[in-house]
Amino acid sequence: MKIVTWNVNSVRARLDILTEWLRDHQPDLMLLQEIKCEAHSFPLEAIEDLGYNIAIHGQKTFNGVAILSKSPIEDVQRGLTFFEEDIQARYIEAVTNGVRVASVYVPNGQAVGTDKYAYKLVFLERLHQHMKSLLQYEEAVVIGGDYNIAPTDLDVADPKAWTGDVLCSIPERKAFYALLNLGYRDGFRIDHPHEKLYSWWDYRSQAWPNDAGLRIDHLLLSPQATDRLESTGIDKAPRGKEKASDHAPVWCSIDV
DNA sequence: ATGGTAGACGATCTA
Repeated sequence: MKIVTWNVNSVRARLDILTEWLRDHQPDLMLLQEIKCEAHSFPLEAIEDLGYNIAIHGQKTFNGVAILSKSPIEDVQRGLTFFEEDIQARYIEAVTNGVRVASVYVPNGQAVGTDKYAYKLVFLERLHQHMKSLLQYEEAVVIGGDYNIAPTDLDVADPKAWTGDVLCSIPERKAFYALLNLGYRDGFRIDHPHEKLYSWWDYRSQAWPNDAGLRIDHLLLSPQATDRLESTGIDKAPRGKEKASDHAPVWCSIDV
């Protein structure tokens, strides 16, 4: 089964690009971030017509996550269990096609030292607690999303320009490694150990034409999911289109 | 030193 994570930066603004990609690639599962709308304004019909069931955790204007699946979606949970006071829509989890999956939109963090950066680190702690609790079931679990962290300098086109900055700072990287230390794997790096391939290019400063990107979107796999991993990749093509999201879809294939 | 662009929304905020 093919599982994809994609920060679409507004599902309504990106509907044509999204539906075209779904039609061309036929993923079993699509994990969306930054849908930037509430459930009642989500373009359900255009996506249901392609054969998808949809679960949404929406929010007006900002954030918002969703799960699209060709199989029925069960046991939907919105928000992190250990972060019930969080009013931002950044996490949705469900079981579908025999796999527990989640779509997560980790806070951007704005800049090191700001309130938003502190909130990002708190969110990552609560995510860690929750991801730890999921491992007790010894299931195949895939947590896909925009983690807003480039794990190492290999994941940054120009590491010197980004040293210590938000998305690359040591505390953020430590928080990411702590998720891996629970037993999850960064799917992409398993079969692309040395590749400089990115998932996000800033709209500004000619980042896309210069390939000045960062790899900040990830699929984290539980041991049971890792054991079934067949292949992974990042499809840069949609980033080059007119009216593109600033993120590219990141995918993996799992033998179920 | 703090621009550059995009989306939602209707002045800025977030990224």
